[in-house]
Amino acid sequence: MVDFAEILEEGNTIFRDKGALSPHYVPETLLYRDEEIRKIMVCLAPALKGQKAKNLFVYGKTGTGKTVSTKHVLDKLLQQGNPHVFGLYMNCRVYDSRYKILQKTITEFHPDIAKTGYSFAVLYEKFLDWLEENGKHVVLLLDEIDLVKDLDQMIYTLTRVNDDLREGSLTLLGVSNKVGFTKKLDARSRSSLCEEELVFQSYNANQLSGILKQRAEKSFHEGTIDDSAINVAAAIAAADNGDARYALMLLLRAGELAERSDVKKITDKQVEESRKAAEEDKAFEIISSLPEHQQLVLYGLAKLGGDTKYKRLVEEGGDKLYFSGEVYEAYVDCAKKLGREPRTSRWYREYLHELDMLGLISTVQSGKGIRGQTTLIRSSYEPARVKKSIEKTFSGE
DNA sequence: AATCCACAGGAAGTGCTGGGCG
DNA sequence: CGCCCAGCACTTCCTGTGGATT
Repeated sequence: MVDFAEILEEGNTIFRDKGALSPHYVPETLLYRDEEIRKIMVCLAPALKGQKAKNLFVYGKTGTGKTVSTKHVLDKLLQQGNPHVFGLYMNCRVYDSRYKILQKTITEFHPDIAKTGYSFAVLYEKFLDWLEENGKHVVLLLDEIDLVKDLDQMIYTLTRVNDDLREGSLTLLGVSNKVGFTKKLDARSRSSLCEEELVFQSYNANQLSGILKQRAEKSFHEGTIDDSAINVAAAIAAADNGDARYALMLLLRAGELAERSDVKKITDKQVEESRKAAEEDKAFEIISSLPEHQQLVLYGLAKLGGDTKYKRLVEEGGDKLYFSGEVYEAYVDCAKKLGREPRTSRWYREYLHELDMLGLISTVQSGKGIRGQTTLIRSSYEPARVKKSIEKTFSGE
């Protein structure tokens, strides 16, 4: 007997379940966040005793487990099966105003009064009535709370709910990765929202590798990934902000790379390659958002790479270093061909600086062996691909 | 030693835009 | 509503630099 599982397995030698590498995946045990989870639980626990839970504001950089941990605690709270306790997760990217938040909340718990068209005040009253009946305790988990447009008002009205109630309560659990954003809040809103605060520190390399191992067990078939590959991914991500999401993405891409090139095992090599690919993606994104003339400078440089009529260049370890003047000429050429007025060389030098700062090119001052004082320029990324990506942005308009 | 080269990069000027203010 | 001014994006002009060439 054949079943779908087998069909799906065919040609799928690496992955068992890609989903476990997704940033949205919630593992059953959360590693290294016991303290934080405990603190969140302490804040929410009063709801189970029929009291108002504490408002809590959670912040930390991306990929530190804020969302996953808060969601986890909220789920656990609801699992207690207390009929008076309610909870709801919302991403404020979607629900970005106090009206949308309130409406979503009511739709969730009390669909029959949730018709659109009610004014905020009416909704508010209905919500109060519903809360008060049997003394319900509601926890709203507001992810990316900094994206709410009328945040001050939202916090003000939703915390005031508790003053208008004889029974029941509403608690806000805000999550954000913008560490300083509460400074912009009204002092009153801030103290309401930040009744309790919790900071999620970045993961270190060891913790990241622990998390990766946990996920790798789920997502890869046995023996398809090297321990050292995991450690490399963890080290790369740790050096770059300690973002667990980034680390997971590296593993995912490494797996896909291995699959595509028909390798049976993911090693350091694939991880390293996927880091490179991720870096390039980022670079090309930067390139496409660059001002026109900076793109043209890059384009000129890239074109020299495929051109054989250049007069002067230096080779070093397989890389070609071009004279500044030469690149300028190429830039002027390209600009003219595309019907753009080329800038003067003075301004071109400023462009070079910026491109250097962005890491898209690298420059060295000429020294011995070269007459005169000039800058030698090297493209940081493969000229052919730079060329392609710029052509794309130019044909796009 | 004097001169040339191939630029680097500072200073000052220009033309446009957009915001604030009476 | 007109006016002024700041700021930006650039140009023009100019002096400086370090090695090669003569």
